[in-house]
Amino acid sequence: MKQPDATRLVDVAAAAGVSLATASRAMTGGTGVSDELAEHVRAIAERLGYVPNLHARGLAGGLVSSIGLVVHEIGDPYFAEIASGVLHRASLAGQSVQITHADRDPRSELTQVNALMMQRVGSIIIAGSGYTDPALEAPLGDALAQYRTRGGRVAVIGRHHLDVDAVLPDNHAAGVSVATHLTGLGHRRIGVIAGPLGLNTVSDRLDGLRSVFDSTGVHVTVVSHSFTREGGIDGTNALLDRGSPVTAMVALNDAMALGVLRALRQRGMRVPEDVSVAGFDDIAVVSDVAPALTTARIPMAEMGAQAVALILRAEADEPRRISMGHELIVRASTAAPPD
Amino acid sequence: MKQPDATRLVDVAAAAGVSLATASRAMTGGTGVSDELAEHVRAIAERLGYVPNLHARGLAGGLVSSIGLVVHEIGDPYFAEIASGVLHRASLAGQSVQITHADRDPRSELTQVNALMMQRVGSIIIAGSGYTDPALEAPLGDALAQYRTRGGRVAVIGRHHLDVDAVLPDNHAAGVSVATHLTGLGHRRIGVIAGPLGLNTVSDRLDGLRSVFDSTGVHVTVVSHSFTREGGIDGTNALLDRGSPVTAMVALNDAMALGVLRALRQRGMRVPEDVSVAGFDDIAVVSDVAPALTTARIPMAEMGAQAVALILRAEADEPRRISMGHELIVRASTAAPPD
DNA sequence: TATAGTGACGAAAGCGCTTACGAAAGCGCT
DNA sequence: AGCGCTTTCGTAAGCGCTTTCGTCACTATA
Repeated sequence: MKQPDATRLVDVAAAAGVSLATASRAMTGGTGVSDELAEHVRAIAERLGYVPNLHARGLAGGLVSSIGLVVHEIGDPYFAEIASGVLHRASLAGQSVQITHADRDPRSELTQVNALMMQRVGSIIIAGSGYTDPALEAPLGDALAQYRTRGGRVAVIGRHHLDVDAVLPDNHAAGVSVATHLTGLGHRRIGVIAGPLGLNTVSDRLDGLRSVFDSTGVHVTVVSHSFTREGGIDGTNALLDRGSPVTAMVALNDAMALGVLRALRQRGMRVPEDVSVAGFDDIAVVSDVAPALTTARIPMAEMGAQAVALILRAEADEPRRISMGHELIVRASTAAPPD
Repeated sequence: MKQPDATRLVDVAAAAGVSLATASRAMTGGTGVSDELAEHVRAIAERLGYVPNLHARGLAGGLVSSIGLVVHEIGDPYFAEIASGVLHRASLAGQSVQITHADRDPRSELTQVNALMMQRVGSIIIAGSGYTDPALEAPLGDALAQYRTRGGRVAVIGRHHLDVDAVLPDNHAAGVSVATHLTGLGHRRIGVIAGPLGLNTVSDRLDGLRSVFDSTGVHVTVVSHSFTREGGIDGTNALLDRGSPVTAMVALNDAMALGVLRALRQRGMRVPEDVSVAGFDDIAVVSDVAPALTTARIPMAEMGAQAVALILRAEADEPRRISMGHELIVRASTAAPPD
């Protein structure tokens, strides 16, 4: 674990005939150096192949300018796209990104945040739905508040109850769009395959759906399973085994919708002839499945980029929140109900 | 950028009534402390909510125990799954992972590796195909060699020409499997949609295919496009516009295969009735598309996990290479040729 | 000409930790 | 009791950088 060679800043300083302090100021673009001298030092550094030691910088300077990103599960396309957006935007700004994942375990988020804090990253972005119950958000909120007092920047994607910068998809409106589409087609008996009920994302989308269904006299049945393809399969089977006759099913995310399609196919039911299916998110693949999925598109990558933008903005004044729009993408999986 | 409070190791030492050195040894699990004293110190640290400062550790100790992962593009399911494998295995070992991406630009890999080295990460994993031409691998090889002399650990996924730990999918064998499957079905005119020809992954898979095709008297046409869904679409159109009549098409990865299916559909050609389609990788979604894709499964997540295992192994002796198997998954997209 | 004010720079004090190195204490042995 | 050995712990020297603080021209004001 040794680094035999490695030119240090003092080497650069010596070679440039200036003091260590001046070299440091020149490299960090600080004030107190004449422009020409700074330029000279930088040239020398370049020639010597000087690479700053981030640890030393972090130790001396406090937090270091890099971004820690906590995602639920990078294997999930939804989060992978968010991460992609973060990475792109961050690399534009020359910030490195450290990704950790909570493995779909909300409690693990706190652990990850602590780990990030211990690494003294300058910013933390948390991507993932929060709890509906504010009380459950409290521990994370406390940790983040403490972190902010130390100068850390924080942004969350998709959770409201934290008093920090946030970028929020309009899940309620997306729910309304999907529901309106379905009722407009004539569906009156609809099954909803939901994710874990305690999550914001789930309850917001569900509320959006319900606000339309209730006022249209739709008979809706809700089952809750894990927010995955398997959850979609299980949910579909549970719903149908219960004997609830539905003409349409909406899964609260596309991963589940994929499961729904699969389960329906296995049961010999045709989509959309026998039953329509709709989802949320518009992850990359749903346009290629058969039938192509109708879904409410959420701009995942853009949300990631916006989170970085929030963090990078000069002043850490009042927490700001950005609301993202959605777009209903109608494809082949939805049609008028049979008979 | 200040951290007002933050309990330091000396605080822990004081509270435990030991010296700073002893406290350090107790926390890092080093030798030279009695087990009971170490346990005592750790208890105090826990109670005080002590969080080690990674920068200080890195500065004092040289490299820090975390993993830097360079991927071509996390948006790509292939790399996302590899990353997922790395993350899982690393979190088991308590190592944090820093992900950077090369944005599909091989030259950018070197940049990323340099950035990682500047952060003094203890290990670097590079996921992505290398160049067929060893000369093009040289710069990266040099940087990595230097890094290793400083005590850094390196593993690459899917590239042979570097003298470091490597986990390699058996692309050649996978090519043979796919080709054998197709010729066994009776296909004699086959189109291949390849990715960039200079890449290992591409040439290995292509060689595997060719070794079978050549000995079976198959008439094969190869076109090369980008390794993406769009590349698959363009490749298919190019191939078909050229007027080469084929009864089967194999895309050198699933992303391209998805594009092939799409392009074929747009041209009104049925799969597999008019033309069979096969891919490589078995990314999560290809079992849900229509028709479900026949593909040579590569264990992406497992490869990521293995790379971490290589890096974590105690002794950094001779570079080791692990070869991963593949599995031909026959689904609905391949069938006997028409007439 | 004397005095305060300004900007550019250098000297040196840490940031929190790991790790030689040395001191002290316990052990078995002669 | 005295010897050398091992084990346990403390002292202190940095790791490479940022940043206060002070110094030293030099310019502006009276």
